[in-house]
Amino acid sequence: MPVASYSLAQTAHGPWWYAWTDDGVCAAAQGELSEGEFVDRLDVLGLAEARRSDDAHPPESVDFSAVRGAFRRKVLEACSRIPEGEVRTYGQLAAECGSPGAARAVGTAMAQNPVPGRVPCHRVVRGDGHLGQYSAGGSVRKQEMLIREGVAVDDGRVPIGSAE
DNA sequence: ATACCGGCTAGCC
DNA sequence: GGGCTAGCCGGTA
Repeated sequence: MPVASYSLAQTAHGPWWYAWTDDGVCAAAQGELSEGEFVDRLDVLGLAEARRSDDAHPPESVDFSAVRGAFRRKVLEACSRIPEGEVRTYGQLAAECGSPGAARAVGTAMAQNPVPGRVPCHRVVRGDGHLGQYSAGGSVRKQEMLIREGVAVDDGRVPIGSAE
């Protein structure tokens, strides 16, 4: 495991912690966390040698190598292609990855997302339009992020194709 | 192999 | 709409 750098970067959703290596961004967390808390997380990921970098920008690429399971990596990659201002359902993502019906498995893949924010798992919602869970800050934060991106969230719900 | 788990869904009140 | 239940699937112990 190479030495990682990390910084508190300004994003469209406010300050977020990012950690990266030459292989790409490998960890992220909301900026409300203290530096110590984020570094502790890096420790858990085996990035104990991470050092603070104040000027460097995190790379564009994302490192999914720590994600267990080919299906989960595939799902996260598909998720990263969801445009800002749009949403997909867990089921749609499952179908796109060749496993229609694996909506629940997609949910667990989202929960394994090493770089929330960068891989926009907040844009994945339930089939009935309810927002669903968000492990990187809860459904409340999920809603805030979607609204900030211009998604119409009404009464904790988002418009989905058929329904409305 | 086998049992259990989780950011889900579909069907039925 | 809400609440509940039983299926569902990939992954892990």
